Amino acid sequence: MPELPEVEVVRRGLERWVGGRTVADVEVLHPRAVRRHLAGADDFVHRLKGHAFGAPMRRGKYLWLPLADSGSSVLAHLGMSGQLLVKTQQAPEEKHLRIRVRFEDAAGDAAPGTELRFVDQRTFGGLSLHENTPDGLPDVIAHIARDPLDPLFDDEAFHQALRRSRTTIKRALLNQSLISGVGNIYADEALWRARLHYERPTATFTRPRTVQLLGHVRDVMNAALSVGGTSFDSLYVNVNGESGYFDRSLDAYGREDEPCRRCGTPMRRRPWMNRSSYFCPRCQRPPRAS
DNA sequence: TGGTTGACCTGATGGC
DNA sequence: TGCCATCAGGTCAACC
Repeated sequence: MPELPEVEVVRRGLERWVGGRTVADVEVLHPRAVRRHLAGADDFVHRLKGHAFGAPMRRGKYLWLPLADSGSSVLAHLGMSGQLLVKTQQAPEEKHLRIRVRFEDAAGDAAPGTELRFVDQRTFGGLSLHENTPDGLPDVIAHIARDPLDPLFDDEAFHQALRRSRTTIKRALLNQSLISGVGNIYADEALWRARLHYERPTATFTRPRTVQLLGHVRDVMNAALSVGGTSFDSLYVNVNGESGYFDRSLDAYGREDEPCRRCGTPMRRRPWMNRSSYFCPRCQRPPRAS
């Protein structure tokens, strides 16, 4: 599932193949793939035509392409199964192709004759168009916190937010207004590395504990990024349709009944918030009931 | 106001 | 072989 490392891999691909190119035409094949656009898909198409894409940007799991000379951006969220692919115009259509963007070819294009495709099996993701804030951020994601790989992420502010909250640590890690980019997979991986149970109350966190956890979050994300992200199936791929390899390095997620790589105890899976949490019952002791 | 829950969505899988 | 239930999970509106 696309979390921060996977989205960053896609952003880098877009930077290489799409940045600087001018939109010739847009085809919306599934109206739901255009999000939050009250004027409809036709208006979305009209507003993109003739504009050049600037350098792609990312915050957490969101990425956006600024539209030159417009003060607005095309915002993309991949949801659970979204893909942004750069394909030749002759390439066969994907079964779940939702939006196609064609470009005006120009001298210097890295990949003339190619187009950008948004493919999404479950249609949890989509593209949308928004005005930029003075910081250059699409206005609808102004509430999204910086992600832990952002040099301006404030560790101390995050620690204070944990101390103030009456919640548990995995909920906090998935709260995109506290820290962005972390999803179910990397939350479980970071908590396993930090030997923390997912139900531990955030109000009990000491500053060293928070710093240690953030270090593990960053380590696991950087490790995933270095091998192209995590792919369990064909649902996550980079812009060239290639899978990442980090699933082979996962220590917690998806390892129910397999031995913990630290102590050998069988890993457990517990239903949690309509999803699953994977943990080692020995290394990650549940908090004492208060 | 902050925390929690369920709907959205479709393909894969397993049980009968 | 076909039908049905279940599962996967990020976001956000609605609810408490």
